[in-house]
Amino acid sequence: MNYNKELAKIFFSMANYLEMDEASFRSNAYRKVAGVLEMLDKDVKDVYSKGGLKSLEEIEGVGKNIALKIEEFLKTKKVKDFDRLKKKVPIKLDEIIAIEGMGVKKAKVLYEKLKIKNVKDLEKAAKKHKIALLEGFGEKTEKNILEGIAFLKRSSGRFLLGEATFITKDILRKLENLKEVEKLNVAGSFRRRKETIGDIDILVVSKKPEKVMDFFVGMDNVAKVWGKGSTKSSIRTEEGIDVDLRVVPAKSFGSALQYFTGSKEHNIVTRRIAIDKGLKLNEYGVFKGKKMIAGKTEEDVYKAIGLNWIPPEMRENQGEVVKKIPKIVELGDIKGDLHCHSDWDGGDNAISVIARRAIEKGYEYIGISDHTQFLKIENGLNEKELLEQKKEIEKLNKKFKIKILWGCESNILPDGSIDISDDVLKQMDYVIAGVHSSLKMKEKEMTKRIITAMKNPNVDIIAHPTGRILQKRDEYNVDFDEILKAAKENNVILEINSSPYRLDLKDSNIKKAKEMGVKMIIGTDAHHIQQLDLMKFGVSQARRGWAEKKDIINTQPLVKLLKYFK
DNA sequence: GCCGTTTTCGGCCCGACTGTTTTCAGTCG
Repeated sequence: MNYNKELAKIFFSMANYLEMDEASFRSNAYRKVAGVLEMLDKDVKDVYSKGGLKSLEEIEGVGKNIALKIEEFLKTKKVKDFDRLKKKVPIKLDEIIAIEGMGVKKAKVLYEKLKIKNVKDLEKAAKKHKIALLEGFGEKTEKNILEGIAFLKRSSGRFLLGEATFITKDILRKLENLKEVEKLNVAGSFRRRKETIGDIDILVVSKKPEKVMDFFVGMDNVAKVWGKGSTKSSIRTEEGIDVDLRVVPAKSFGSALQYFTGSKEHNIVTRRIAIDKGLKLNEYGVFKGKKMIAGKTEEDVYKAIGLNWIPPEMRENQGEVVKKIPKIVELGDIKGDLHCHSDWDGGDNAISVIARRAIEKGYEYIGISDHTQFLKIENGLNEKELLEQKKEIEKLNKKFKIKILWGCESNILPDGSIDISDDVLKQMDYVIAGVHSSLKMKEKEMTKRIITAMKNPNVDIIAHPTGRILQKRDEYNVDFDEILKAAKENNVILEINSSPYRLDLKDSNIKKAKEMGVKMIIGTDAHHIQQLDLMKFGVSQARRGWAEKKDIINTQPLVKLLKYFK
């Protein structure tokens, strides 16, 4: 069990129940500690077993009381106070407040007046027009509830960053071409490059806001207009994603961008820093009394409160405002891609085509890493075919001015062995190994399986190390700390897979790997030359994990790169 | 319920919008 996650869920929920009775500061304390636990890079179970209650209290936001509740949960898998709260108001609160516009106060009233316990009850009552009759509610609220439920049914409510990218780029391009738009930037979780995003926030500066808004709500892919004003308009696109457009004053563009980029937690901390310095920070600027002292650019805003500008990917209140922040890796640092599939294993393009595209991208090297024989469904290559491929690559290397490396994406079999003989593996420039079968193993076995593969002297890189597929498949059951240790001991590189469906390693694991001194590589897993462009997703993921150029080996020139391979 | 080079008590981020009211509570970001 992931105790951090389970406890975070319980404390979030407790915060919501407590908020019903206006115990807001207490509620906020629970909410805060839930957020801390969710992001914590240590296991509370380990913290407790090493230092007991005292150590738990060293965790931010954990005091005597909450430490006791953590202890209780570790021992009994229960938190009695939570059960008591649920018993008092026996409703599916989390489910109800997931609906846009519904909060705990409304949920409480609906339970007390109409005995509404879950979304099903809520939908029924709304359809019978029982809700509009209640004091404090009305026709509009009832309609919004039904629409909110319909939306939740249609989607999980969040979109993958990769899915949202095309739509966002399209809208930005359209707005950019509008002569009334002076300045323009995307904000929100999209700008922070979170793996999933809730909606898209766009800020513009314009002297003619009405014209911009008219254009915005009239775009050809608008399915629904939520609202249109002179400072803010909201639409839903045909793809089902909500987009907010805000017009802000030029002198406040930087502070608005800072504010709407978030994250919420980052903003809370930056605002507190402002207060400590006798200043006030909001979306309009930084103020000393009534006097505005910054706001035009983000750099000015951060400087005014005594901070250096912070890359958006790092704005998650993970220490970025208190620690000295490193210079994180950039897309321009990348010198090559070593996770590419050619038409040898059923990919779309010949090696020569891939090489040409890599040259266009300005790469110094490109690695071909086709699947190997165990993966029949992907046309995996056997030893004989790999050796033929070697000859082909040698030929092409004489023709092309880019270095083509000969690798493979081999399979880690359930016992940890590789599906290609060591004799062939050791001839290759590099070897990627990944788990592609028997995904449901127990944690101990899966961890042992991967570590066994890492100990193979021919294995250089572990592909998509935790195996997750976003919104579809959880990570394998694996002890990631053990994987890190083994990676360090055996000089094995962990991949950051750039596929927007994977983004594996995730940000927090990248941060851990970096702290352990484990090297990483960013690969696209491209099956088509267009997918070589996915590199930017892997890079932003690496940035969210604070990775520097030196942590990512495919930022290194060829000679240095080869030294990392065993 | 947590936290503390001003505090072990008295604070806890802040503004806008929505839908409901007729001055505001609830929700959101």
